[in-house]
Amino acid sequence: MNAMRTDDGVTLAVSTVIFALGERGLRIPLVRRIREPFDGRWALPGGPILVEEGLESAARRNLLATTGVRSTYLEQLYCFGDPDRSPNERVISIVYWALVRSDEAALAAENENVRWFPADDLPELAFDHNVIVAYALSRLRTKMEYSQIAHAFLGPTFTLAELREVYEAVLSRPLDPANFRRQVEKSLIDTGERLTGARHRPPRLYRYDASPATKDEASHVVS
Amino acid sequence: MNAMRTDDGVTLAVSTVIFALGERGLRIPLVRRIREPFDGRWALPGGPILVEEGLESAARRNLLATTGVRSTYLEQLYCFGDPDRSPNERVISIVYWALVRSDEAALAAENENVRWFPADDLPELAFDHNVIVAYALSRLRTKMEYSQIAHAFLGPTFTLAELREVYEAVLSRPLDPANFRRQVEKSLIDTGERLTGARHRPPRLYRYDASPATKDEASHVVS
DNA sequence: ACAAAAGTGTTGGTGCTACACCCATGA
DNA sequence: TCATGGGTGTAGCACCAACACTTTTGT
Repeated sequence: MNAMRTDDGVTLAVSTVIFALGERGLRIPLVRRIREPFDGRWALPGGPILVEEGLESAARRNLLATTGVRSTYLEQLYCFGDPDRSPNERVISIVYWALVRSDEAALAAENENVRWFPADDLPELAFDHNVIVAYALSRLRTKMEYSQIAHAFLGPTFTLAELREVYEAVLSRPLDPANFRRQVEKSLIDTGERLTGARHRPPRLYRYDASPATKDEASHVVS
Repeated sequence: MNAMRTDDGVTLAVSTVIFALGERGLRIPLVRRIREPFDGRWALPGGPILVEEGLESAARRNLLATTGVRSTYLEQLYCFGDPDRSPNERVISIVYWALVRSDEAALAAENENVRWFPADDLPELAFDHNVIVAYALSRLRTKMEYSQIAHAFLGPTFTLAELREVYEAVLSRPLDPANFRRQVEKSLIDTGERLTGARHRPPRLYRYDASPATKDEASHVVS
């Protein structure tokens, strides 16, 4: 939570909750703090806002530094500014959340100071970061149900089973394959290709339909 | 947009989009700027964040100063921090939105520097405030459809027609009274009383059911 | 042939829209 | 008794969950 300090002792920072989908469910990278307060504790990746830099750009720097990923889904979550959320100083954090593909995120880049944790089983984090992650999780799950963000966890083409597994992992409940197909099929484009190799009927490969009709909202184009 | 300046020339402020419902639809109070930049232009009410004050508290101060209203629905909208949104300085604004009852809001308190405008017909505002209001409007309309915020425009008891008129004004389309009743009736409590005086069958008076089952979300309890 | 997953069909329920209709009051 | 909104009933349609069933591959 290194960041600029203001005249009045107010510190401003950007933090980012980064979600990836591994074999064992949703995972989040955290960084170890190397100074007080909360020295040694795990915390959300974050940093200062540079003077000529947008808030989202700052979040993208976090993302790149932590995962090596440059471009993915990124959205502002909330601005946390409770006077008591950090001891001995006033910190206001603008928090973003991001979705990355696990193959893109350099999971191997784990080290002493960066580690990936299961999203629903975190240690006690620095500051109010447990609350922040819980909020990000609820937003992810809510948004999953009415938008197309699941695609951000997948490559350019994917099978319906892969897409369904994303939903099942995030919502942590099984979905009926037949009904799931009918729900999402109209917002997908059939590439014509199939994924062969498995010992069953080869599934079609789809890609996301980015046409305006099916497009996400969240486009008030600001910040 | 008077606010604290940071070491690096970054200014931090809270602004608030305040909605009231008058006879002629949704209205928003704006304040006239009395210095550069945008001297003379209308802008959202806003101000600095005091050192020992939460963000929401700062927004409540805006609200109180502009409308005289102390307690109502208030929620964070977004944090706007584009580097170019203000000329010659970097301003980061945490924006809240509020709903007030028109009878509570001291509409009479209009003066040279505070005036109420129709929400869908604003003049050209200072900074990016037109964009901010548009975003607040879309959030209000969206949230109207899945939550109970409409009650914030009404007193403790109200008829179904009054509640429906709120929806119609905000969504700016007529709603079927019969179907509207069935939609909202289960989340209301019949007070047993009726509103007499009109020259037709006296309608029941309801009040909002604040029980957990029907309660709003948005309760991640943060600031 | 068989296992496994892809993909289709069908049925019952639920909720919403449109609209017809009756009810209670003041003038 | 009439105008006005309050309030109820209902038919049609869309959507969705559940689940039976058929199809196509690799082994």
